[in-house]
Amino acid sequence: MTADHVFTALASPARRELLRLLREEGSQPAGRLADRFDMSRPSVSEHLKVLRDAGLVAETRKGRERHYRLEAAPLMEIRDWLTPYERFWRQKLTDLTDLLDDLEDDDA
Amino acid sequence: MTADHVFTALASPARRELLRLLREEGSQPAGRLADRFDMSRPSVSEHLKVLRDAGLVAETRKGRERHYRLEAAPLMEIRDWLTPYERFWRQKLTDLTDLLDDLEDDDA
DNA sequence: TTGTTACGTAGGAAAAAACCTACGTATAGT
DNA sequence: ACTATACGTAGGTTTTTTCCTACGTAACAA
Repeated sequence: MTADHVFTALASPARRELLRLLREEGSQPAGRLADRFDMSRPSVSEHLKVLRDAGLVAETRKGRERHYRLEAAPLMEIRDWLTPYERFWRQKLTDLTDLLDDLEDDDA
Repeated sequence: MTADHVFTALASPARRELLRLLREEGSQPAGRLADRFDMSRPSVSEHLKVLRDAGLVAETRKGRERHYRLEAAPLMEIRDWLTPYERFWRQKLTDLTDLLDDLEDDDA
């Protein structure tokens, strides 16, 4: 739910893979997701819990199945967090452009 | 250096705080950064190592000091990683807009 | 109702992360 | 040359994370 939870959730490759599967293949029951991993089903279930706590997935019960769907909204926080850093990598490009311009001026 | 390293580095609040300090206050020697933390200096040094391995900071030796500076470039990978998810939170907004449009049509 | 399927949770082992206090090394100042 | 400062690294402890197997529960199927 907090940005901290989201960063923590994204730190695991398995959890990022879960998000990718839900994004590319749509909502799925927990078991079908678990089949894709070289890992026990309960372990995948725990990863889903971490994602749930971060608000990145939500479940809908359909009979005995639990369908998980992607909830991308919390990722906006990550995006917002990145924003003030954009200036810095852009600056690098600007510096490079300026350098090239200077070289061009020398030629002229 | 890999995206995995970057995600891992960002998972720690202490390391995100280090990045923030470098961003807002500019390059600083390791000791001055460490002073800002309620943590031993060597522990901060280890966090800096994780950031270094992720390519998020770089050091320049100045006498006996080591000045750390922010290297924002690897954050672009995070940004790129987020891109395919944008569609999903935008969809939510679109759904809401459509719903409102429908209500409007009913009125008309 | 009895068995089967789809799950989450408990409890615990193993691995990784986070922290500490020494300690070593290089530079700067006297 | 001697002392102080600014760091990183070693080695070890504690905490957290990650994974497992075993078990409990609810829903469906016969």
